[in-house]
Amino acid sequence: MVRRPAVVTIADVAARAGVSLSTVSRALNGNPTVDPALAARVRAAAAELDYTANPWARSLVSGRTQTIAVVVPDLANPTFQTILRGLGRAASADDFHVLVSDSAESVDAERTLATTTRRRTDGVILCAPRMPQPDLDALAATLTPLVLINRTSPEVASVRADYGSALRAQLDDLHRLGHRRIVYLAGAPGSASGAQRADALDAFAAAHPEVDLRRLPCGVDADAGAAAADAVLGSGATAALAFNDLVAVGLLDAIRRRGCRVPDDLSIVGFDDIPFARFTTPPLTTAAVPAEELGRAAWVRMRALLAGEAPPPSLTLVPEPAVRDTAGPPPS
Amino acid sequence: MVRRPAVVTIADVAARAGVSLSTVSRALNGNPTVDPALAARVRAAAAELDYTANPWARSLVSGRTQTIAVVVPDLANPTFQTILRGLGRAASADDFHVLVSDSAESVDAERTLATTTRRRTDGVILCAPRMPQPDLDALAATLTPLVLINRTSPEVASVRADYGSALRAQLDDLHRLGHRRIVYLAGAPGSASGAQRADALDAFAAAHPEVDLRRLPCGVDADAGAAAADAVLGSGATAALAFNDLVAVGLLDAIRRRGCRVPDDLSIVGFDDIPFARFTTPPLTTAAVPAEELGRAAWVRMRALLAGEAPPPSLTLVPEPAVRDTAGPPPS
DNA sequence: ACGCGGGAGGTAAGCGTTTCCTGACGCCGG
DNA sequence: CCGGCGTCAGGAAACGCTTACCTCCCGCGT
Repeated sequence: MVRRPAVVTIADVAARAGVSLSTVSRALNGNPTVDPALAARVRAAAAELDYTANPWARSLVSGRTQTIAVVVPDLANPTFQTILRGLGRAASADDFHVLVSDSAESVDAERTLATTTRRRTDGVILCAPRMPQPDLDALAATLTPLVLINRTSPEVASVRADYGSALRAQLDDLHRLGHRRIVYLAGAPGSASGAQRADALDAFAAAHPEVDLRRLPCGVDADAGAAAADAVLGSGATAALAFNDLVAVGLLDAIRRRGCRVPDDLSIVGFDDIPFARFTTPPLTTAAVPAEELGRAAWVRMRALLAGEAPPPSLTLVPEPAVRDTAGPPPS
Repeated sequence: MVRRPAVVTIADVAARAGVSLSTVSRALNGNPTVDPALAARVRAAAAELDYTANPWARSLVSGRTQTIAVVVPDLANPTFQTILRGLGRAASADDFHVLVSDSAESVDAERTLATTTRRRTDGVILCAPRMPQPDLDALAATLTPLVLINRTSPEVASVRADYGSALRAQLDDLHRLGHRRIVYLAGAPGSASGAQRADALDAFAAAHPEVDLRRLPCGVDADAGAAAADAVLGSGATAALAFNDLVAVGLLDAIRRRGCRVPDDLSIVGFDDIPFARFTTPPLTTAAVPAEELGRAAWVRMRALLAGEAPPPSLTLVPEPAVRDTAGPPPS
């Protein structure tokens, strides 16, 4: 209308091949009702003209975009980065594109981003750790296809890590090592994985009344971990379980700066196994959340949904312990 | 055609507001020729129906998508993650969406991804550190609007960090500290920032013939840094300059495992200032590449280009030294 | 009182595809 | 030898929107 770009359309290909528009479309889409020789001629013409179908026109009529939306809380978090990477590479292998949005940890943004990006894609993969369950359920009802990461909702495909049982294993390990005063650095309140862990904590506390198990409010990043150092030291705990590796790293650093030895004076256990967990001093004991695998699995489910198939059942991966050197017996 | 989704179209809004399609379109697009009262009625109708314009139809006619493509070599690299984050948040603030592609460090993939994603977006922001300059120039000629990150090409908007002068500063610092045997861990061959640094290295070598300056081939990640440890130790150098922080972290860890003290026995200097550089032992001395700022600046240029304006001039940010504890005087 | 200008809203023409429907042609069977 | 059917290609509608163009109406000036 206003713009007249020198872009080649299906009509140009049709003209060059001496056939109709519909034949070009059929030939290029591999429709078997077109004569092989003709199809070859069309393909040749398309190749000479360097033609590619206009994706918007195609989407308008077909209702497909070959694009999915991914909403994550924060692109600065190594775990989400890894999930995104696994997801992106898997989707890309299937010729799908990825529209990513960073909700900046805001539940509101998660909701609106999910809905608005859904309009321009074929489906959304949502990672919304802190959205209240009723809100999530309500949102899920309006959003399809949808794959949830680290959350579940009835009838919705999802992939998640089992934070509860991994934490349980960590607690057992610490207990076995002899720790009886343990502090847990809770992440942001309202997080779904936080709730799973609270349950695990409760169960452990019930099973081991002899253990002094405290919870300390804390954020989700390294600064929060560092800020919690004095409280951890003040609690008299012999072991600290961090909400995630970021917190653990911050705590570990702050603790060591205060002259406290890890694990001799205090054991520290992280969660996630971010790439840098190997490189702290001492190397961080943590639980390895298979984030890349989570991303891939999310894509597999989305792909099935898009194909109109029943997606594989919801996946729950239990994080493997990554035993390194920040956890040891309590000081005697 | 085949799908008949119960989705509300502009016609529904028109019917409900009792006006024509064009009036709805005009009212919703803020066209001032529509009577304010009428416009309000239309907006009310749209709101009641929860109407949003179909983005594909809109794109088809307007040629705009409100989406830009970003191509990065590897989503696992903290620097690209940070660039993406800054870019994404800035674009999002202007109501633009971001389509990301991870080229898996492949130059071929970079090229094809850039072209194919361009077709479904309004412009591409390309981060292709290893694409040969002629290829880049050729690609740039076919791709517009385009913003380059850490690369330049004639007539193309770009933002970059000045790797050369930052490296020069690092070399000077090391020299001032007294180092006379310095080893540089080169990253992947063919990288543009590598070339800038090679120049800086040459200049330094010329200016300081008394310094034994060696280059060691190396990769770009922590494993590569670790793998280079023996070669570094074997070289007799008193200081090592790493291609990036990932390499520095791997090297630092491997060196210390070998019982070598940093910086007493060997100084190590990184590059990028990834978030974890603060948390190594000892904290890593490095050069702070303002990645998030680079991402934001790239978006600002793209936005100008999309608006048909002249983009701000190409930006060259010089990384600030982040002096921490891995560099000191050479052993006496 | 009539004509004219300007502003507001309607009509319709696309945008580039896909796909349904129809028509032509050739082949086979009766 | 003719009719019917199957195959393949073309015509045209539809997808949902923006916008150029046109019409209509109102108000003003002469």
